[in-house]
Amino acid sequence: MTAVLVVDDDPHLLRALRITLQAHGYAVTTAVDGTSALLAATQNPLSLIILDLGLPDIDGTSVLKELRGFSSVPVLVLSARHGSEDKVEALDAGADDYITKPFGLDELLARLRALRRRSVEPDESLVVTEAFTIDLGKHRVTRDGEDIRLTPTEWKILEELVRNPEKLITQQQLLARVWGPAYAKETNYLRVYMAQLRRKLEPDTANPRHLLTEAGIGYRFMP
Amino acid sequence: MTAVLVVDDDPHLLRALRITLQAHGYAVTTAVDGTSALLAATQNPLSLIILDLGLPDIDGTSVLKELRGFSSVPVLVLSARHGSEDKVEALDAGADDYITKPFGLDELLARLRALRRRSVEPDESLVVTEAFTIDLGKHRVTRDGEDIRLTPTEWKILEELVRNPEKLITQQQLLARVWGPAYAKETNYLRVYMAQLRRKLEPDTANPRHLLTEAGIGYRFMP
DNA sequence: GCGGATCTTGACGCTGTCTTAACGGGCGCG
DNA sequence: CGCGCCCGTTAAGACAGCGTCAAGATCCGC
Repeated sequence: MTAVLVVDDDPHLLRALRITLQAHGYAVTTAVDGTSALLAATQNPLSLIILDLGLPDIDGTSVLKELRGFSSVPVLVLSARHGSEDKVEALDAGADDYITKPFGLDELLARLRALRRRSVEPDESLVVTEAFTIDLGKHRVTRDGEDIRLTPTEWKILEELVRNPEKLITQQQLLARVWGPAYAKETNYLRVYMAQLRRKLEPDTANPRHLLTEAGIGYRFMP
Repeated sequence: MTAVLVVDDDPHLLRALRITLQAHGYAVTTAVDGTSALLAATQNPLSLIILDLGLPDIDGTSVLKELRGFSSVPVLVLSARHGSEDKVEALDAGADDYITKPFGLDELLARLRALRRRSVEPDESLVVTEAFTIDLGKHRVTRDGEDIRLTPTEWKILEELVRNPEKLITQQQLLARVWGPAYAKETNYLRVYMAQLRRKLEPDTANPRHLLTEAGIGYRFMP
């Protein structure tokens, strides 16, 4: 079964969504403001959240950001605003989809199915190399069953690279994602941390086989 | 979380029950007749069912009998009839409790708690380590057969960690789930409580083997 | 209303992490 | 051949985060 939380302050819309969703096999919980929505998200194991941006207490985007602090549930945002800045802001805050009112129920259901399909729990996302094993779900790196301890920053860099295997990640992308967009010039950080990562992960630091440098551009992870 | 299905054809009562139950932490699904009730019971993994006997389509007792053909979910029956034959018939058909209208919400909630306590969840397993044993179902921790007393907050934290063995739980996840989403900044709490848990559970507090810290990120339980 | 348990809050020292700067080597190019 | 660019490496000081403790506030049962 799919458990979905619907957050909206309009009781009519809430009721309509409840009935429609239940008829399609969803288990529905509801909330009418941001505070109770966050509370419900902590108490219930959810599969999906439908979030209206116009809430009486907290701004919807803020709700989204706070939610992302402790949960990675797929979120579909409802909004009356068509502007592209609004969409960008919501999606950057962690939304997975965005739909504007008024909308057709058929479209909503289709989008929910798509979200559900897309969110295959990355629980068994094990990345194995001959030198070490990375468990993205459990947040662990091991070699021969032994834990390899990584600092938070080391982990974030490794995660960025490993989630895009074989793909070249530019230095600016890495810096922006790990330290924030304001640090795009601090390529020094990358040199320091890539060296630390190689020392911990690569058997032969001088000849890295998995954490590769693309001179002048960025870095690349090879499984 | 406890998922409860409420079956009643009176929309007012349905609404009142939904609000009350949700306020007490239940996830509520509803149905207005016997057919959809049985459908909902097949599609949702339920912990409890509240069933009104006076339904528009099928007789409530028949719904109960059919339900018992494929499910052993605890059922609390609502009825307007006080006669003891009615009670006997419903209980014989598989009901676990019987309450007559009108009823107090306090009583209903108390009966639900009792039902919930009585129904043994099969997936509530025992987690055993060399130092202590955790019984998630019975809500108990023991060492060498001796009870270890935990405060409510200590238990909630331990439960969150133990239900995700080996997995890293971020401080924000823990704070949100134990204290509520508004407490995401109070990492102090975690420091205090992790220390208390270790003092009670870990033989060597200085070298914890099961309750591990991931500095700057969160905590992890190792069996 | 009282007493004990539980929760909140603030302060402290310590450890590990991050930031920063400097140096050396490989490589391409003029 | 020498120069500049970029990378890897190292080390040291600044800083943040953790464990610990204890005292005050609050809750709860009797």
